[in-house]
Amino acid sequence: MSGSPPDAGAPRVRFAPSPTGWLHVGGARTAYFNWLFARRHGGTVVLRIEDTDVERSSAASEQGVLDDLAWLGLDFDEGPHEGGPHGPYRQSERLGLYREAAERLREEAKAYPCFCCDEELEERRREALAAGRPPHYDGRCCALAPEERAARLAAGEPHSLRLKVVPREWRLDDLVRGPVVFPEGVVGDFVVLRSNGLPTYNFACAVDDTAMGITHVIRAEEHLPNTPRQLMVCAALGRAAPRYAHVPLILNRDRTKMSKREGQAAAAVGDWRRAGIVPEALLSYLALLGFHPGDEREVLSRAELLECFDLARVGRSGSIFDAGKLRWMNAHVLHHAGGAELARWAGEALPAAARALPAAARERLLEAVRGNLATLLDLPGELAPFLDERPALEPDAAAVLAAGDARALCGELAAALEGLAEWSEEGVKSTIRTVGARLGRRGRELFEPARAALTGRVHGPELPRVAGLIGRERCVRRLRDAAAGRS
RNA sequence: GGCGCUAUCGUCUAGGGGUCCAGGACAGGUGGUUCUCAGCCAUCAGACCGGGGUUCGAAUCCCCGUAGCGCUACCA
Repeated sequence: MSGSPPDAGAPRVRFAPSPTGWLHVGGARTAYFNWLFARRHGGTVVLRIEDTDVERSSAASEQGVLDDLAWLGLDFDEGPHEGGPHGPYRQSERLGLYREAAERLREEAKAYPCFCCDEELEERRREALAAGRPPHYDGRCCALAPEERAARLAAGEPHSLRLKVVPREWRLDDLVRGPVVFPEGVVGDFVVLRSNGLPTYNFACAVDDTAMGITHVIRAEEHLPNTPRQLMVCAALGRAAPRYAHVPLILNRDRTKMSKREGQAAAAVGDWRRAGIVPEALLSYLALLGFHPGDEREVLSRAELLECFDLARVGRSGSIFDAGKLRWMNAHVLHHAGGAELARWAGEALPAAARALPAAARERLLEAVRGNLATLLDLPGELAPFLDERPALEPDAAAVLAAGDARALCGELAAALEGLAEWSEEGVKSTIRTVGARLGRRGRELFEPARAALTGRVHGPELPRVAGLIGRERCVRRLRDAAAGRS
């Protein structure tokens, strides 16, 4: 089948966020693709925290990222909190491993200490650029005489460690983009261990991916140009490189990379969470931004995605994040959700009075109003007519009640409803009709005042249903209040 | 500058040589919806970056441009 992993055996994938901010929607999609791929093929999902940038990393940020992932419902088999046989899962706790690997490269003369300082490097870079040469490291510390190198090392001179790049072309068979070739000579000797002893991204990443037995690296396209460096590290270490799948970027409206540093609006998963978007909708939107199921379904649940996700059906071009479509999808998901699900998503945002209801009643109520929800934020307002003793009268509704003999109609309705033999949606409906017929009103001029009196609003679920939910006693009281001009 | 990636309606996309005067969805227009709507239904408008090839035939394959983006750090 086309969805099977290209290699035999259960895949091991990883999601490797750096805890330097909040979880980005692009990161969420990457995490989801990894998760879908592994779960679909009976594989393992590893969470690895890439916190080698001590300046920008923070525990609070890590927690924030973890919270967002949990909110999305993406779980991991191995990670800092899950544990596992390849730990630790924070790069800051794996420093010994990197030093060990670096030391071996140095012993095998595949890497060498570099004593050049930032200023010199920067100056030479500029010169090279100005002269039209590639701004690569010129390799001067590689050419140092063994005695000089030993002496400077012995003197404790600060230095980084650079990988000696083997002159050859590097190619990879990317799972979403196909074969990609990097010609010889486009990367210079690069730093693997910084002078502060911490590994660089490309080094730590390659060391960890191989040490953790990762079989498939699914990540954003921005990492594609880094891949040859990681391939070089794997080769120098004598370890087999994983397979790679570079998924396209999520873009701003101006087609630049949706960045968390530019402070672009709503690039954070948390922003959408706070905006009342449900995880199921965000995940579906994100997955379909780049992945196509092969048929014309436009919203896919996690279960449906699990059945059809295939890296071969991930597109190759970047896509603009369309908040409008996300909102549409959110509304769609909300309109089709069950009451229990809605209650779970709403959580603390659900009004206390609704939470206090018996589960069955709460679910019936939520299912009655779901058609009017665009986001979870609409919940309190939509629920108010059913939960509050005297729901506030909105201006539109007040105008309806003030017009013509709307109040008289309310009085008639109150009397008729009070005497209704059996309180049911059907009974309410026919009673309203009967009263309407007697007064020569139907359609909107009949239902609108009733709705205004009953809910204080001019929109909402079908009126008989509303009445059923509100109950006879409150219906009659609200109609009487309206008739008497008390509401 | 170098290297890489990408290129179909405003946006997300389908399409992989003829079935495509290009299909679906969001947004937009219009109409409808034995009570309302942000709901639902119907309907309209809207695109193959350009130029060369290959071919009986190209949105689809090849080449060259162009444009956008990404990377080119002792950030990730």
